[in-house]
Amino acid sequence: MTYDFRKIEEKWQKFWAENQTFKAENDSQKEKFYVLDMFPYPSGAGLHVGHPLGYIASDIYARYKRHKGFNVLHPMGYDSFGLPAEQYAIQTGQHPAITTETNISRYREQLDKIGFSFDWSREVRTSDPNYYKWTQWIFIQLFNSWYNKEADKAEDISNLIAKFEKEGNQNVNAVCDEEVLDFSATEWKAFSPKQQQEILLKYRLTYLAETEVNWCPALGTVLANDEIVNGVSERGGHPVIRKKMTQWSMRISAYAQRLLDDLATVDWPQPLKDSQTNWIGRSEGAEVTFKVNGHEEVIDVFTTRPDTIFGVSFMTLAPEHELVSKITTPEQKVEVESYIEATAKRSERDRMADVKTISGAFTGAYAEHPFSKEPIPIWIGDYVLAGYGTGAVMSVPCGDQRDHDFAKHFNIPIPNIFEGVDISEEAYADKEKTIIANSDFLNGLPYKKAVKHVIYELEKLGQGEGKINYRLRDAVFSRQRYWGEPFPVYYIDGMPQMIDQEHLPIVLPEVVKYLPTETGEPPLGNATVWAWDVKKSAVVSNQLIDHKSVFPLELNTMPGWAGSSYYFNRYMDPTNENEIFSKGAIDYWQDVDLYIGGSEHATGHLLYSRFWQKFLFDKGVVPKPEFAKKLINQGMITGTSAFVYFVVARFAKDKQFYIAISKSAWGKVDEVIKKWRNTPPVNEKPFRFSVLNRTHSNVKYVNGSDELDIESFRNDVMNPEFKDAIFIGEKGKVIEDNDDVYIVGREVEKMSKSKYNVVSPDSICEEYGADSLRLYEMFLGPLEQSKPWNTAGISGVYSFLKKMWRLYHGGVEGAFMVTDTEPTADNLKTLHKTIKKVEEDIENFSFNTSVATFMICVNELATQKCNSREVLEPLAVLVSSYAPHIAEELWNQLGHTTSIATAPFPKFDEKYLVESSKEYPISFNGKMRFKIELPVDLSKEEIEAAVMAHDKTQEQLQGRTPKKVIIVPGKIVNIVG
RNA sequence: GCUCGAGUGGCGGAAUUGGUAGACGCGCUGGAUUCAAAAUCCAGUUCUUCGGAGUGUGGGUUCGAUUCCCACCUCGAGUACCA
Repeated sequence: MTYDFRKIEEKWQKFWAENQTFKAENDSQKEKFYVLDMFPYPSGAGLHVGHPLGYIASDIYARYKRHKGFNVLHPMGYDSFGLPAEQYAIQTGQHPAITTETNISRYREQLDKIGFSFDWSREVRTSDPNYYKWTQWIFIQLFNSWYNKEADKAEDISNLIAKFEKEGNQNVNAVCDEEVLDFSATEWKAFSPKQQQEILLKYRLTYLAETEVNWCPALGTVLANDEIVNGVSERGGHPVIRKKMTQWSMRISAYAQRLLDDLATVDWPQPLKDSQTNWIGRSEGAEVTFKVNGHEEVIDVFTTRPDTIFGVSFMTLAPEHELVSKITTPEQKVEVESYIEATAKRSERDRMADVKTISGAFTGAYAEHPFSKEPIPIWIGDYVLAGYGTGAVMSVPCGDQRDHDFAKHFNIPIPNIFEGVDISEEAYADKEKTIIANSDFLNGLPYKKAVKHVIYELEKLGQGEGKINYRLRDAVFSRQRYWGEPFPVYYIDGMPQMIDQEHLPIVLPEVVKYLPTETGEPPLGNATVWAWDVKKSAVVSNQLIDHKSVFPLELNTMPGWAGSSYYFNRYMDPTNENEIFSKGAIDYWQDVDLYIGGSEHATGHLLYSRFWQKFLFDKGVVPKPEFAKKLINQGMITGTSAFVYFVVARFAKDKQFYIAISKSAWGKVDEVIKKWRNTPPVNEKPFRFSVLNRTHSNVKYVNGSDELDIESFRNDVMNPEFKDAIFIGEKGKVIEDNDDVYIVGREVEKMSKSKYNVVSPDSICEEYGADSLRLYEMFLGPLEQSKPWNTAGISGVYSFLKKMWRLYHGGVEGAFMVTDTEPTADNLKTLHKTIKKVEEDIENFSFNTSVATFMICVNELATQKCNSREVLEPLAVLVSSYAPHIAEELWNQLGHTTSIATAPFPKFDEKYLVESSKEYPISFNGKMRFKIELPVDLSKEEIEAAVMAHDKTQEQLQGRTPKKVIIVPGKIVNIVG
């Protein structure tokens, strides 16, 4: 009986599916463990070997935890709304739901072949109405909530209304829009219902507001900040411009501080925490109010260096600042307006690419220094960003390099307010060593004291206060797309109304085309049945809209991150129709214990999910403020591209001929050309040769020794020019009848179709089996590191599996043979050191080293000719997390009728590892020179005596007397001198 | 520019608290088996002037450093006028 992986894998995959082996129960007495993979988007391209890396690691961990007696939740589903299916729909007219369905089937097929222990009964899809019902539900909860800073949590909007009715808004400490005016209880009651709604929108956690958004004309939609990379769209790389639009937004800024603080409570990778910290961008400082000479209006600035207030020599406003037009003097009007026009034309990308050019314009207006009362010129400059802080800065050229550059460029004075510092060439930004000078009451103070003092003085004047600013902006939540969750929102008199929860889901309507309408409305504007009848509580035809009982529905859809921000909770009770999940389910499963996925989600998915989790926590829906205790970012698997090097011989009459040159001859191209010129293998003489060039070869034509399968390469339709090419082999001669080999060049590159280095898991499963694939992916290196894929190496783990199979099949003609003979001491030692190492490795997520441990174990047991059940049975369990199919088969042959999945993990016993002697490494000055075998129970003195008496010691010393002998019993002997 | 992370044979990588550097595998070399090939098995495989040297470079701490400290170099990832 040989190791027939195809038969075995098919058999057990079928068994697991039929027996629902990995179904997790919500009412188990066992302790829970929740292992989660990041939600995949089912793309049409299918999986390459890089994709399942994290899934394999999490699967090993999930299977291990089952062996350890846990009730494991290990689900999988699809983030199935998204742009590619919609773009395809625009091009072909095929409904995105169909494209999505096809892609999911393909995806599922690929996943199934790898033998994952997913509980497929819990599968969710974000585009399924039964799922997005709850996405809409959460949206409504957010709409009906406001953020109470006093309690530091989200509360129901009814609380806020009650407060307004009782005492107006003066004493309300909420996170809300900037421009909310104060009103009393009487005034509140006097407002019209519409006015009241407008005010409440400024407090709600999701709100409708005209905001400046990132508009991507090519995609026809707005994008969130994290969807823009280097000033262009993340998907497609299209330009993005700033535009004012009425959009739904999420008040994530309310949670900025908590999102920052709670990072300390989760076991996530430091780089990921760093990038979230960075993205939230907390800075401490002060807001200072400057009066403007001759105007009612004031300019608020945010600064982290209020201690440098006496160094202010000008102010700079963002060109978009609303005060610019009001304060600009008639004389400066032309200059300022032309500057604003010029900056508005520059795209985000231009502005980012070109940060060195200094530009600006003087408004002609002056502000008044809060203390010295001196006039300060007010400039505008595009180095000040409208979206950060107040969009205005107090410019301190001696302490800030950008202000310094600006001042120098426009010949603005640069007063020095630092003791003993030269600021003629560049600004001095060091905080710690700063002593303030030329600053009235701040003279002689160090940074920290000066900050405290100046804030105190500003507060006394009523012109400033200490403030904490965040870079994190509220997240735009509307997308002008078709393939996303519809909002459960209709409009009465322009004011948004929520549809009652009991009528959810509001199902995405059918449209005839997926593009924006001719009037520029989002694709849902094409829907003909898209109006809300409040009497019938149903979606009805647009023709019935009368603004009395039938109203228009929202035309935007939700962004990609809506459905993925809570899916980990929905898995706990995915088919519940009455609740997002039952109390019992969430109380049992609580949160994710291990989350594995890519680092590209650092500032998108992982920040939004934390935000929604905290909101649901505030509302008492979930019991934990963080959804994932531990998170691991798996590294990327890169491809190992193969290159064929060649020169082109050109003839008259536009004819040319390709000559491929093997690796050893790259340096000798001239010789090749010379030889070829003199004795061309074709009838004509070439007149010109190209330089040495190279082209990608498909990696499947290259074997483990980097030899090219020339015939296959010749016949590949991708490179017809090589059809009749000649190949010069390693010996420097033209290859004929396989008398030589052609060696390709290799280079590590990103795995991509265009580089012909994509390897699919299916082809690996077909050739070596899923168990080999799983082992090899782990064997490549540490999970978190990026590493290159090279299929050639897989033969190592494949022969390991065959060897392991033979260990259980030592009978006649490979018949199964495991005996009940007593294991030897060596057998047990091998087994127990393997148990110890594998357990430690899995706990440390060091999966690569346990594969090596398995190999050592099987090699040793094979040498020992071990076929004892007492050893081979626990070995099958050890291996089963990594290579589950072969383990199940062996387990079955060992006589078990139930799955190995819940077999207890073997127990490690120290006693089998106890040795009676130790082979001591003997070092001289720290360098190991030889080893001697000594009993372990020798004292230091006895060891020293034995070592010094040894011939080799004397040989090394050559008559010298050692200065010192270091002895660490059980470890090492080091002789110094 | 800033912030992180990483540099070990031909290649992927190992060395868990400072204690035998190069485990395990690929590739390579030689051999066995075979009519032959595949498969399998055995031996060797960091460099070396055979004294030794050696974990990116230079220094330091230590009896002893891939591991700790300082400076530098290279590569990778993230971020970018954040006041």
